[in-house]
Amino acid sequence: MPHKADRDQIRRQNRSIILQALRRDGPLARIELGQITKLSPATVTSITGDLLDQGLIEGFETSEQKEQSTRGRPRSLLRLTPNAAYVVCVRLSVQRLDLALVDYSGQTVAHHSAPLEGNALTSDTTSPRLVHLIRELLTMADAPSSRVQEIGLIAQGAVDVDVEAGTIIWSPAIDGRNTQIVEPLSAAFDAHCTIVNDTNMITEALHWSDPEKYAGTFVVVFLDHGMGMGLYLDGRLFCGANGKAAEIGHTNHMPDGALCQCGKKGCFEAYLSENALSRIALAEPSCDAPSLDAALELAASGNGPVLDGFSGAGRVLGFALARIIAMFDPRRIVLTGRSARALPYMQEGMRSGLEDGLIADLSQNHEIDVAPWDEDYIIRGMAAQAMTRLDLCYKGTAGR
Amino acid sequence: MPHKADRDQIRRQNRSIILQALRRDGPLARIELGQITKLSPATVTSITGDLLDQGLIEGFETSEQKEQSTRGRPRSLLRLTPNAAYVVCVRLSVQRLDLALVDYSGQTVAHHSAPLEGNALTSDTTSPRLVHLIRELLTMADAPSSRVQEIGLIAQGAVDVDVEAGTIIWSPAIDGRNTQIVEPLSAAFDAHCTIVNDTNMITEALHWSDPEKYAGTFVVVFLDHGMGMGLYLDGRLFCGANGKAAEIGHTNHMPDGALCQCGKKGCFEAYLSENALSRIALAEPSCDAPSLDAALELAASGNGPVLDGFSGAGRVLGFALARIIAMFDPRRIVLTGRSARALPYMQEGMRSGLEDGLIADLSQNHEIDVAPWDEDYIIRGMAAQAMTRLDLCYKGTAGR
DNA sequence: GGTATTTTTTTGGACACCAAAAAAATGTTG
DNA sequence: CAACATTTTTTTGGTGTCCAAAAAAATACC
Repeated sequence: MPHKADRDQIRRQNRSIILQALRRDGPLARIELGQITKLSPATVTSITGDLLDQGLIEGFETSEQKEQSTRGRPRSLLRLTPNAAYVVCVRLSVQRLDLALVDYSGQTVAHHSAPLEGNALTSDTTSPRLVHLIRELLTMADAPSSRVQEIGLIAQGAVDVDVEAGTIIWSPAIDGRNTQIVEPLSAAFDAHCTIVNDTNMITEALHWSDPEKYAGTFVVVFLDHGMGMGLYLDGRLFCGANGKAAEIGHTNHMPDGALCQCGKKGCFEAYLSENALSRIALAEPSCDAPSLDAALELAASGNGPVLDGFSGAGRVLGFALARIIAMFDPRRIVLTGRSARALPYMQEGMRSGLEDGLIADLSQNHEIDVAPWDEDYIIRGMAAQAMTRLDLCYKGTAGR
Repeated sequence: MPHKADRDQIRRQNRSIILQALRRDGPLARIELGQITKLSPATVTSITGDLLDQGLIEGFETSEQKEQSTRGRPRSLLRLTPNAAYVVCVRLSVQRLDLALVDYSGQTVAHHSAPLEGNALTSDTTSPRLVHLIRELLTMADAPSSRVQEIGLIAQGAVDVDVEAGTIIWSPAIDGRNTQIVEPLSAAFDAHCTIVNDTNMITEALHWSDPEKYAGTFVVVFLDHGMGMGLYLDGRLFCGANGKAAEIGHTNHMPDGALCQCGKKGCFEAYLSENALSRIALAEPSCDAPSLDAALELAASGNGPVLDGFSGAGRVLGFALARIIAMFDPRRIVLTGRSARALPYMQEGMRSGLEDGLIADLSQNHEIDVAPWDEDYIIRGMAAQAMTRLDLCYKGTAGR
């Protein structure tokens, strides 16, 4: 049974809609906000008045504005106050540590990126090091640390995470186990801190980048070192009861099949990880250093055995997509990630796998397409998600 | 971006909550409604006043009530007016046609059940026949046909349905193709008519029967003639972009595996349908008429080859469950259906399949349990879903 | 019959929405 | 340059919803 509704909910939701419109479509006049949100001008004035009082938005003037002026009272543009709040994105991958500071208007105002040398981090030093780096970032951007509202930690690579406890159980980048991370960061900045999943952030970013196209129910399949999946179901990100949904790489494709790095047999990743795809190059006996690039070059040159290898991998991918379509019935499946380059050579195999793995009844009403891969997707998705969470923190009018 | 919120939404939602409380917990006094819904007494009086005016609820008196009376103003109970609206459930399976008429209070007030003899229905006669049977049902229950608000059609068996067009493309029970069904029924009774999925209704019924236990994210696996699945994700039924999500029976377990009735190779159903389980009995050479009962009897008597057969089927089921857990990360998986009787003999195989198919990281935080199977689940689920839809039809106070 | 107790209704206030009127700020024109 | 036209923003007034508190209603107890 849903919860009872009250007045505050209305205001909170309408307020959030206005903030989102401003974040998405830049500076806007009140009349435009009214048109976008369908709220009456009176209501827009009332809500933006509150937001101005709270310092979350501010007036904004451009020179362009005056040039193309028409008769009538000129519009007064509003925008999000950039320094009203900040979101920190931390990405910890196997050999790199990236940080980005995103302001309330959605701009990245500072970032830091450095290679991680072996054993640079241990269980004890990780969180102090992150606190230090975040403080440096804040200094660079001249942002007071009290304004940090959200910290998102993206742990990439073969990482074992305990979302509940907020710890990294194991990561190749950290020497040691059970690294406390959420609690120390949260305490240092008095901010909401979460460990998030990279594929989920890509999914969120796609939705944010084009809410028309990436709407309703769609699935993202991420081919990189490993194989990941992100689920956007009925208009929202789906994470499962314990935040561990959308595992596909280590689900079984073939009982007693090829040995996977995880120790089990027949996982999809055993056929579709970057390593697995690289090994296709070995089909050409003269190949001495297998890599995905080597394999792609051989395929481009028309090497038969290598093309057969990609076709076989494509067939496995086809079975994976068939499974996804049957389970989720998405409007769209998006393939992306660094290994998506190999897809052109996998098309035919993919089709055969889809044909053999998918019941005819379901083989239409969905599109499969490839999104160009951009590393920044992850940070953009994280920021968008965190900002949306902020927008819903409504503190009545009593706080004035 | 979510839609703007307005005042009517508040009333609609609170009204709906009160109606649901009354439907779930029988006759209730206003003060009890206030406690359940957390609405103030004043608001409860206001909303129930509207509902009384509209005839959707009515006062109710019992003799019990007076016996255990205490000091103070006595409670005056309210209940849903049984004849305020009706929902019709039609279930068309291979050899039977069942109809049930459910009143606004959730009681089944009339039903009809008859075997379907061969070729009894054709594309042209199906909908007139259904209209006729529904009218008979209404006469039996002395219900005016204008009060029929929702008609739900459950097409069971190997049926091919076009939900968009509201037609049954093909069904073993109907002689002919592309049977128009939603439009004629909808027109005949001026009611909302939908084709629904049986497994989805079981899922809805489980949630309705115990909203505490079956809440949030859970998955129902239905073992019957075939194999079905129902998904309740983040507190609501998930149907996919085209209403065809949750297919599991005809997803691939083993590339180039056992031949399935659908014509493809290696579907789960090829190993787990009632037919497939029945054939386990053939492991005992003396068996002449294979059936699930025969197989279960042989298993009960400790027949080794038959027990091995069930163990093998259990292993396949284990792989299916591993896949479900990885994809959806549910809090609970519920196994039910007529073939659930065979589960005791499949336990060990199931465990081995889960172990080999599920990455260790995910092998906790979920419960797998068996729900007793009751045919009525389907109708109860349908009625609950339809009633909830009705509760949200709020027609302001202007209609008075 | 008066008092205590419990439930229900009424009253009055706060607040969010909207439509319509008013005000503000500019361009256009005679 | 003042009056008018136009567009945006704010204010006003009204409706509807919620709630807290007071009042009313209906019963049991003494």
